[in-house]
This record gives sequence, structure tokens and C-alpha cells, in this order.
Amino acid sequence: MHEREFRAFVSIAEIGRMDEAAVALKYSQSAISYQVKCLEQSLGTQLFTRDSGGARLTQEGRMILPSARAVLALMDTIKVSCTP
Amino acid sequence: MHEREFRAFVSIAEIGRMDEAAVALKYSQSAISYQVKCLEQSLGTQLFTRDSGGARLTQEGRMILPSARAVLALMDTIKVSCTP
DNA sequence: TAAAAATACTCCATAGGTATTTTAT
DNA sequence: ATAAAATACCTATGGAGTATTTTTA
Repeated sequence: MHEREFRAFVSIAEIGRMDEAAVALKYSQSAISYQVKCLEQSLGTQLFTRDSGGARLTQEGRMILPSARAVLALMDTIKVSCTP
Repeated sequence: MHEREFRAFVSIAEIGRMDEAAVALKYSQSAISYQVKCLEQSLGTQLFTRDSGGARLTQEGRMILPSARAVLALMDTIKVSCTP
């Protein structure tokens, strides 16, 4: 579980499409696809359904979205705590 | 920022020595040293002072310890949420 | 000088990009 | 046929181990 996997997950969840999330995060589309795939594999769960309309959260994806956001928020506070 | 970096950080903070934390996490001593070094580098801050007595939290290390624990707790809940 | 941590070195895995293919509309 | 995601392929970086060196009490 990596920070960038959560960033990808939350960004896709918010935007609804991987390619736009990729632009927002300044990665290639394939990198974002790979990150979310890794997260899904490490959780053993599908987080999105994919089709030509984009990427939609599954039930599990919806469930963990708040926690994922909370993880990122905590990481941000950690960074701020360490910024002199 | 990786899960394993936080696991290493918290374990060292609790145990007070890297080599024992390494045993607890089933990594080598050098791997744990490397993980915490990576975390320190990504934060731009020293989290421990090191000497032959072990590893002691710095002021910054003490500051972020609760957040690091919270991140790990969230990751655990995420895993549980995705376990059928 | 003994303990604990850091570093060097090597090997394999991971993560990124571009280009291409697949899938569903 | 088009738009979006997945995959293949290649390269660079990261992460693990063992062995060794450095540090400091």
C-alpha cells in the first residue's frame, strides 16, 4: 500500500475516468491503470468497474474511499509536521 | 510513503532498536535501516537519533508517531473492509 | 572493544513510459 | 468507428539479502 496508489484511487473515484486522473496526477494513463491494479491486487478486491464510459466505484471501492482519503489527509499532516 | 516504511518506523519507535524491530517484522537489519532512511528522506527530517544504545525518536519522530499509527490502523481497516 | 546502525555490493522485483491491443458503446 | 482501459515491451529505480565497515558509549 503506497501513497501513490491511494492518490490514483481517490483521483479516479473523483474524476470517473483513468485517463483524466492520469493527467491530473501527471502520470501516464498506463501508470494509473497499473497503480490501481496493484492496489486491487493487494486488497484482493475490484475497486472499479471499467468500461468505455470510464471507471466506476464498486461497492468495496465506495466502502474504502473515506478511509483512503483519511490516509492521504494523515500523510499530508505528517508532511506538514516535518516541514520546518 | 509506503506501508512498510510506517511499519518499520512504528516498530523501531516501540522497540527502541532497529535490529530487534527487524526480527519482529521478519526483515534484515539493513532492510529496516533502509526503510526508515527512505521515510526520513521523503520527509526531509531525521526521525531517530542512532547510537549503540539503539534508536531514539527525535522531536519530529515523536510528533508524527500518532499519525503513523493512525495510517496503519486505517490500512488495517481497509484490508478488513475488503476481506469477504 | 562490543553493541548497534550504516554502507557496499549484488540480484530480482517494481514502476515508469510509449506503443499497441482489447473492449464496449 | 470511437473512446477508454488493459497489455506488451523496454528501461530505470527500488528493495531485499549477506558481508563488511563505521560509530559511539
